[in-house]
Amino acid sequence: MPHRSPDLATPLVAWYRANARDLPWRRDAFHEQYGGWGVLVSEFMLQQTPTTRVIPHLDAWLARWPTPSALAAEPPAEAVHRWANLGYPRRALWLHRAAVQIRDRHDGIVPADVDALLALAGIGDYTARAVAVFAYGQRHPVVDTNTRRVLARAIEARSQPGAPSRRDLDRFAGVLPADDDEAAIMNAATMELGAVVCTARTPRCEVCPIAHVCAWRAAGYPDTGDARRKQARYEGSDRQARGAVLKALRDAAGTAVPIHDVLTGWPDPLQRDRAIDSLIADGLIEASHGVLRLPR
DNA sequence: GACGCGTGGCT
DNA sequence: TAGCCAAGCGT
Repeated sequence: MPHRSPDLATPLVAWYRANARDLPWRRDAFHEQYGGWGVLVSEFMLQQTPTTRVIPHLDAWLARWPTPSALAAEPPAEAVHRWANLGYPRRALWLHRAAVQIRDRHDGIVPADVDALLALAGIGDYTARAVAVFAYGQRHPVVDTNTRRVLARAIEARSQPGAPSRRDLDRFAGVLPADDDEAAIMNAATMELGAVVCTARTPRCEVCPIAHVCAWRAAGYPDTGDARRKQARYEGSDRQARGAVLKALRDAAGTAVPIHDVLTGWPDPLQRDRAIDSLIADGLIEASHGVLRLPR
Protein backbone atom coordinates (compact mmCIF):
# COMPACT_ATOMS: atom_id res chain seq x y z
CA MET A 1 0.00 0.00 0.00
CA PRO A 2 1.80 3.16 -1.18
CA HIS A 3 1.81 6.02 1.27
CA ARG A 4 0.34 9.37 0.27
CA SER A 5 2.67 11.58 -1.72
CA PRO A 6 4.04 14.44 0.36
CA ASP A 7 3.11 18.01 -0.52
CA LEU A 8 5.53 19.10 -3.22
CA ALA A 9 3.61 22.17 -4.33
CA THR A 10 4.19 24.37 -1.28
CA PRO A 11 8.00 24.15 -1.16
CA LEU A 12 8.34 24.17 -4.98
CA VAL A 13 6.18 27.27 -5.42
CA ALA A 14 8.01 29.11 -2.62
CA TRP A 15 11.37 28.14 -4.04
CA TYR A 16 10.37 29.27 -7.54
CA ARG A 17 9.13 32.64 -6.35
CA ALA A 18 12.52 33.29 -4.75
CA ASN A 19 14.84 31.63 -7.26
CA ALA A 20 13.34 31.57 -10.76
CA ARG A 21 15.73 32.66 -13.50
CA ASP A 22 14.85 35.91 -15.22
CA LEU A 23 14.08 34.51 -18.66
CA PRO A 24 12.53 36.59 -21.46
CA TRP A 25 9.31 34.59 -21.70
CA ARG A 26 8.68 35.02 -17.99
CA ARG A 27 8.52 38.82 -18.11
CA ASP A 28 5.23 40.71 -18.07
CA ALA A 29 6.42 42.98 -20.87
CA PHE A 30 7.07 39.94 -23.07
CA HIS A 31 3.48 38.73 -22.63
CA GLU A 32 2.08 42.21 -23.19
CA GLN A 33 4.06 42.61 -26.39
CA TYR A 34 3.81 39.15 -27.97
CA GLY A 35 1.03 37.31 -26.12
CA GLY A 36 0.46 33.66 -26.93
CA TRP A 37 2.62 33.92 -30.05
CA GLY A 38 5.68 34.77 -27.98
CA VAL A 39 5.07 31.79 -25.73
CA LEU A 40 4.44 29.53 -28.71
CA VAL A 41 7.64 30.55 -30.48
CA SER A 42 9.70 30.19 -27.31
CA GLU A 43 8.32 26.70 -26.71
CA PHE A 44 9.11 25.62 -30.27
CA MET A 45 12.68 26.82 -29.90
CA LEU A 46 13.07 25.19 -26.50
CA GLN A 47 12.14 21.76 -27.82
CA GLN A 48 15.49 19.99 -27.32
CA THR A 49 17.58 23.18 -27.53
CA PRO A 50 19.28 24.70 -24.45
CA THR A 51 17.84 27.90 -23.01
CA THR A 52 21.03 29.91 -23.43
CA ARG A 53 21.12 29.24 -27.17
CA VAL A 54 17.43 30.05 -27.65
CA ILE A 55 17.36 33.53 -26.12
CA PRO A 56 19.13 35.58 -28.82
CA HIS A 57 17.31 33.76 -31.63
CA LEU A 58 13.95 34.27 -29.95
CA ASP A 59 14.53 38.01 -29.68
CA ALA A 60 15.49 38.27 -33.34
CA TRP A 61 12.61 36.06 -34.49
CA LEU A 62 9.92 38.02 -32.66
CA ALA A 63 11.38 41.35 -33.75
CA ARG A 64 11.10 40.16 -37.36
CA TRP A 65 7.80 38.31 -37.02
CA PRO A 66 5.83 39.76 -34.08
CA THR A 67 2.61 37.95 -35.07
CA PRO A 68 1.67 34.60 -36.62
CA SER A 69 0.38 36.40 -39.71
CA ALA A 70 3.70 38.16 -40.21
CA LEU A 71 5.49 34.83 -40.38
CA ALA A 72 2.75 33.22 -42.47
CA ALA A 73 3.13 36.00 -45.07
CA GLU A 74 6.68 34.91 -45.89
CA PRO A 75 7.86 31.73 -47.61
CA PRO A 76 9.05 28.84 -45.42
CA ALA A 77 12.57 29.48 -46.76
CA GLU A 78 12.79 32.54 -44.54
CA ALA A 79 11.85 30.55 -41.46
CA VAL A 80 14.34 27.79 -42.21
CA HIS A 81 17.05 30.36 -42.95
CA ARG A 82 16.49 32.36 -39.74
CA TRP A 83 16.31 29.20 -37.66
CA ALA A 84 20.08 29.26 -38.15
CA ASN A 85 21.92 26.84 -35.88
CA LEU A 86 19.10 26.09 -33.42
CA GLY A 87 19.06 22.49 -34.60
CA TYR A 88 16.23 20.20 -35.71
CA PRO A 89 15.27 22.54 -38.58
CA ARG A 90 12.02 20.69 -39.15
CA ARG A 91 10.81 22.73 -36.22
CA ALA A 92 11.22 25.90 -38.31
CA LEU A 93 9.08 24.37 -41.03
CA TRP A 94 6.46 23.24 -38.51
CA LEU A 95 6.42 26.66 -36.84
CA HIS A 96 5.82 28.28 -40.21
CA ARG A 97 3.03 25.81 -40.95
CA ALA A 98 1.50 26.47 -37.54
CA ALA A 99 1.58 30.21 -38.28
CA VAL A 100 -0.32 29.62 -41.53
CA GLN A 101 -2.84 27.42 -39.71
CA ILE A 102 -3.31 30.06 -37.00
CA ARG A 103 -3.90 32.73 -39.63
CA ASP A 104 -6.33 30.57 -41.60
CA ARG A 105 -8.23 28.81 -38.80
CA HIS A 106 -8.01 31.19 -35.86
CA ASP A 107 -8.02 34.69 -37.35
CA GLY A 108 -4.34 35.07 -36.58
CA ILE A 109 -4.76 34.53 -32.84
CA VAL A 110 -2.93 31.68 -31.11
CA PRO A 111 -5.73 29.45 -29.78
CA ALA A 112 -6.08 28.83 -26.05
CA ASP A 113 -7.80 25.47 -26.35
CA VAL A 114 -5.53 22.46 -25.87
CA ASP A 115 -7.21 20.41 -28.59
CA ALA A 116 -6.99 23.30 -31.06
CA LEU A 117 -3.31 23.70 -30.19
CA LEU A 118 -2.69 19.96 -30.60
CA ALA A 119 -4.11 20.18 -34.12
CA LEU A 120 -1.37 22.62 -35.17
CA ALA A 121 1.85 21.49 -36.87
CA GLY A 122 4.71 20.66 -34.53
CA ILE A 123 2.64 20.90 -31.36
CA GLY A 124 2.35 17.85 -29.11
CA ASP A 125 1.31 17.13 -25.55
CA TYR A 126 4.01 19.27 -23.99
CA THR A 127 3.82 22.38 -26.17
CA ALA A 128 0.02 22.49 -26.31
CA ARG A 129 -0.27 22.53 -22.54
CA ALA A 130 2.68 24.86 -22.07
CA VAL A 131 0.93 27.46 -24.25
CA ALA A 132 -2.45 26.96 -22.57
CA VAL A 133 -0.86 27.31 -19.13
CA PHE A 134 1.90 29.90 -19.57
CA ALA A 135 0.13 32.12 -22.11
CA TYR A 136 -3.48 31.72 -21.01
CA GLY A 137 -3.33 30.72 -17.35
CA GLN A 138 -5.26 27.49 -17.66
CA ARG A 139 -4.83 24.53 -15.34
CA HIS A 140 -3.20 21.58 -17.12
CA PRO A 141 -0.24 19.31 -16.39
CA VAL A 142 2.83 20.52 -18.34
CA VAL A 143 5.19 17.57 -18.36
CA ASP A 144 8.63 17.76 -19.90
CA THR A 145 11.78 15.74 -19.31
CA ASN A 146 12.71 17.86 -16.29
CA THR A 147 9.35 17.31 -14.62
CA ARG A 148 9.49 13.59 -15.30
CA ARG A 149 12.94 13.38 -13.73
CA VAL A 150 11.88 15.37 -10.62
CA LEU A 151 8.82 13.17 -10.11
CA ALA A 152 10.78 9.97 -10.71
CA ARG A 153 13.21 10.92 -7.98
CA ALA A 154 10.99 12.67 -5.46
CA ILE A 155 8.10 10.20 -5.62
CA GLU A 156 9.35 6.94 -7.11
CA ALA A 157 12.90 6.88 -5.70
CA ARG A 158 14.31 6.32 -9.17
CA SER A 159 17.51 7.96 -10.43
CA GLN A 160 16.03 8.63 -13.88
CA PRO A 161 12.50 8.64 -15.28
CA GLY A 162 11.09 5.75 -17.25
CA ALA A 163 9.97 6.04 -20.85
CA PRO A 164 7.57 8.96 -21.45
CA SER A 165 3.93 8.02 -21.15
CA ARG A 166 0.52 9.63 -21.32
CA ARG A 167 0.06 8.44 -17.75
CA ASP A 168 2.69 11.00 -16.70
CA LEU A 169 0.11 13.70 -17.42
CA ASP A 170 -2.55 12.24 -15.15
CA ARG A 171 -0.03 11.54 -12.41
CA PHE A 172 1.27 15.10 -12.41
CA ALA A 173 -2.22 16.58 -12.66
CA GLY A 174 -2.96 14.78 -9.40
CA VAL A 175 -0.33 16.76 -7.47
CA LEU A 176 -1.03 20.20 -9.00
CA PRO A 177 -2.70 22.78 -6.73
CA ALA A 178 -6.38 23.36 -7.37
CA ASP A 179 -5.91 27.07 -8.03
CA ASP A 180 -5.10 27.92 -11.68
CA ASP A 181 -2.36 30.42 -10.88
CA GLU A 182 -0.71 28.22 -8.28
CA ALA A 183 -0.87 25.26 -10.65
CA ALA A 184 0.81 27.31 -13.38
CA ILE A 185 3.62 28.24 -11.01
CA MET A 186 4.09 24.65 -9.93
CA ASN A 187 4.32 23.60 -13.58
CA ALA A 188 7.08 26.15 -14.15
CA ALA A 189 8.71 25.43 -10.78
CA THR A 190 9.00 21.70 -11.36
CA MET A 191 10.60 22.21 -14.77
CA GLU A 192 12.89 24.86 -13.33
CA LEU A 193 13.99 22.61 -10.49
CA GLY A 194 14.85 19.87 -12.97
CA ALA A 195 16.75 22.34 -15.14
CA VAL A 196 18.93 23.94 -12.48
CA VAL A 197 18.94 21.72 -9.35
CA CYS A 198 17.60 18.22 -9.97
CA THR A 199 19.75 17.82 -13.07
CA ALA A 200 20.34 14.60 -14.94
CA ARG A 201 24.00 14.08 -14.14
CA THR A 202 25.05 16.08 -11.07
CA PRO A 203 22.02 16.99 -8.97
CA ARG A 204 22.55 19.77 -6.41
CA CYS A 205 20.60 18.15 -3.60
CA GLU A 206 22.21 20.42 -1.00
CA VAL A 207 20.14 23.35 -2.29
CA CYS A 208 16.99 21.42 -3.22
CA PRO A 209 13.79 22.70 -1.61
CA ILE A 210 12.19 19.25 -1.58
CA ALA A 211 15.19 17.21 -0.47
CA HIS A 212 13.50 16.61 2.89
CA VAL A 213 10.64 14.76 1.19
CA CYS A 214 12.60 13.20 -1.69
CA ALA A 215 12.08 9.44 -1.93
CA TRP A 216 15.29 8.95 -3.95
CA ARG A 217 17.33 10.77 -1.29
CA ALA A 218 15.64 8.80 1.50
CA ALA A 219 16.52 5.58 -0.30
CA GLY A 220 20.21 6.56 -0.47
CA TYR A 221 20.35 7.68 -4.13
CA PRO A 222 20.16 4.21 -5.69
CA ASP A 223 21.12 3.91 -9.36
CA THR A 224 17.94 2.46 -10.78
CA GLY A 225 19.17 2.50 -14.37
CA ASP A 226 18.30 4.74 -17.27
CA ALA A 227 15.33 3.88 -19.46
CA ARG A 228 16.03 6.66 -21.93
CA ARG A 229 17.12 5.84 -25.45
CA LYS A 230 20.74 6.45 -26.14
CA GLN A 231 21.39 9.08 -28.77
CA ALA A 232 22.80 7.71 -31.97
CA ARG A 233 26.35 8.70 -32.83
CA TYR A 234 26.37 12.04 -34.68
CA GLU A 235 29.82 11.94 -36.26
CA GLY A 236 29.50 10.30 -39.66
CA SER A 237 25.71 10.06 -39.46
CA ASP A 238 23.07 10.96 -42.03
CA ARG A 239 21.97 13.67 -39.64
CA GLN A 240 25.38 15.27 -39.88
CA ALA A 241 25.18 15.15 -43.67
CA ARG A 242 21.70 16.71 -43.65
CA GLY A 243 22.93 19.42 -41.32
CA ALA A 244 25.83 20.19 -43.64
CA VAL A 245 23.59 20.40 -46.72
CA LEU A 246 21.18 22.73 -44.98
CA LYS A 247 23.96 24.91 -43.61
CA ALA A 248 25.34 25.28 -47.14
CA LEU A 249 21.95 26.49 -48.35
CA ARG A 250 21.52 28.85 -45.41
CA ASP A 251 24.97 30.27 -46.05
CA ALA A 252 23.95 30.88 -49.67
CA ALA A 253 21.50 33.43 -48.20
CA GLY A 254 18.45 31.91 -49.83
CA THR A 255 19.79 31.77 -53.37
CA ALA A 256 19.85 28.57 -55.39
CA VAL A 257 23.00 26.43 -55.38
CA PRO A 258 23.94 23.97 -58.17
CA ILE A 259 23.44 20.54 -56.74
CA HIS A 260 26.97 19.49 -57.68
CA ASP A 261 28.40 22.35 -55.62
CA VAL A 262 26.78 21.12 -52.42
CA LEU A 263 29.03 19.10 -50.11
CA THR A 264 31.71 18.54 -52.71
CA GLY A 265 34.25 16.19 -51.22
CA TRP A 266 31.85 14.71 -48.68
CA PRO A 267 33.46 11.40 -47.66
CA ASP A 268 30.45 9.28 -48.64
CA PRO A 269 28.76 10.36 -51.91
CA LEU A 270 25.87 7.97 -51.38
CA GLN A 271 25.25 9.49 -47.97
CA ARG A 272 25.33 12.96 -49.51
CA ASP A 273 22.66 11.95 -52.04
CA ARG A 274 20.62 10.30 -49.32
CA ALA A 275 20.74 13.45 -47.23
CA ILE A 276 19.60 15.63 -50.12
CA ASP A 277 16.76 13.25 -51.00
CA SER A 278 15.51 13.05 -47.44
CA LEU A 279 15.63 16.83 -47.02
CA ILE A 280 13.54 17.17 -50.17
CA ALA A 281 11.10 14.56 -48.85
CA ASP A 282 10.82 16.52 -45.60
CA GLY A 283 10.15 19.76 -47.47
CA LEU A 284 13.25 21.42 -46.01
CA ILE A 285 14.80 22.01 -49.44
CA GLU A 286 13.63 22.04 -53.05
CA ALA A 287 15.29 20.79 -56.20
CA SER A 288 14.72 22.06 -59.72
CA HIS A 289 16.79 22.23 -62.91
CA GLY A 290 19.93 21.03 -61.16
CA VAL A 291 19.83 23.51 -58.32
CA LEU A 292 18.86 23.29 -54.66
CA ARG A 293 17.19 26.02 -52.63
CA LEU A 294 15.26 26.57 -49.45
CA PRO A 295 11.49 25.99 -49.90
CA ARG A 296 9.44 28.80 -51.44
C1' DG B 1 6.78 1.96 -28.31
C1' DA B 2 10.83 2.87 -30.92
C1' DC B 3 13.03 5.46 -34.13
C1' DG B 4 15.01 9.59 -36.74
C1' DC B 5 15.82 14.09 -36.39
C1' DG B 6 20.86 19.20 -35.30
C1' DT B 7 23.95 21.58 -32.85
C1' DG B 8 27.23 22.76 -29.54
C1' DG B 9 28.58 23.19 -24.53
C1' DC B 10 30.07 20.53 -20.61
C1' DT B 11 32.50 16.97 -17.90
C1' DT C 1 38.27 13.29 -24.92
C1' DA C 2 34.39 10.98 -26.23
C1' DG C 3 30.28 10.67 -24.85
C1' DC C 4 26.45 12.93 -22.34
C1' DC C 5 22.95 16.12 -22.42
C1' DA C 6 19.37 19.79 -23.80
C1' DA C 7 11.46 23.07 -22.09
C1' DG C 8 9.79 17.04 -28.06
C1' DC C 9 7.39 15.85 -32.32
C1' DG C 10 5.69 12.98 -36.07
C1' DT C 11 5.68 8.61 -38.02
